[in-house]
Amino acid sequence: MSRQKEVILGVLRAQRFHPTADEILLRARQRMPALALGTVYRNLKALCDEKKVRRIPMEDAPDRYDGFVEPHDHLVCTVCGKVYDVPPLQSKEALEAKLATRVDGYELKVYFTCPKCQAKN
Amino acid sequence: MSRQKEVILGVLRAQRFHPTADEILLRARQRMPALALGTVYRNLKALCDEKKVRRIPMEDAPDRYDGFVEPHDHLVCTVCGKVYDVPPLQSKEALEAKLATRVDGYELKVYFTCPKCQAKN
DNA sequence: AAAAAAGTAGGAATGATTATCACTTTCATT
DNA sequence: AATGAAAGTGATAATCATTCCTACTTTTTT
Repeated sequence: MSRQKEVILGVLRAQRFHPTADEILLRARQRMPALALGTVYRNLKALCDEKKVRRIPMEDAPDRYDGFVEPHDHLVCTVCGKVYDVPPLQSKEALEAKLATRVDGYELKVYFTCPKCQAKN
Repeated sequence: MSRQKEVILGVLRAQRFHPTADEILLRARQRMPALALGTVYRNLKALCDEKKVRRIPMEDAPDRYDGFVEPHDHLVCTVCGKVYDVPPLQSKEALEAKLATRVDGYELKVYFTCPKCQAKN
């Protein structure tokens, strides 16, 4: 594992958040100023392949990345875009039973308006 | 509703499938050769706002559009990308109960390998 | 029919992501 | 320690779905 990859993984594991590739670059550059955005993307993809990081594909915004890979789903604020973790809301087994097929996985995003954004109205 | 918009909606309602904007353009041009891709996107967005069409955001491919808007979820083949309809696997109410919050909606995609792609191995 | 509003075609622009490539770094082997 | 292969990097260019822009056309209103 290269130093760059370590730093990127370090950023993602430093706290429970869901940054974009750009935000990861910003933070990583505090420890490694020459780091390039392409390297961030390349290593994020590798880390996802190794199951050390999880990508959260966003519908109308840059994708987010998650350094915590135990099973959980995401609650997304439709106003500010912030992503919250929630316990798994589905199981592969339940889906396989309902659908009567083998299932490879699922992506569930629940949309809501977060308390902060609700308060602003 | 402009003639273009009608044609685009007609394409989506002609059969149960999940075409991309490009595929919609191709089909719509059989009836309206001068139709422009920008017009397709513009009207798809409008139709989605009017809840006459549903967008299916794809993670690593162009988005799909669905002319059938009664509640249902999607089963996506990880190999060929084909999208199948399935009955709703979640309900807003169940999610609200589990999460103890108001919920605006959800996006659930279940990934599998479709029979055709399985057969190819 | 004129004026205003809405919609369109076509092409340029945008922006996230990926590819490319010359240049390091790593590291096992002599 | 030198070497050579393999892997990784930084910088930049390319890609490609989608959106934006503008002059033009169609529709609606008065």
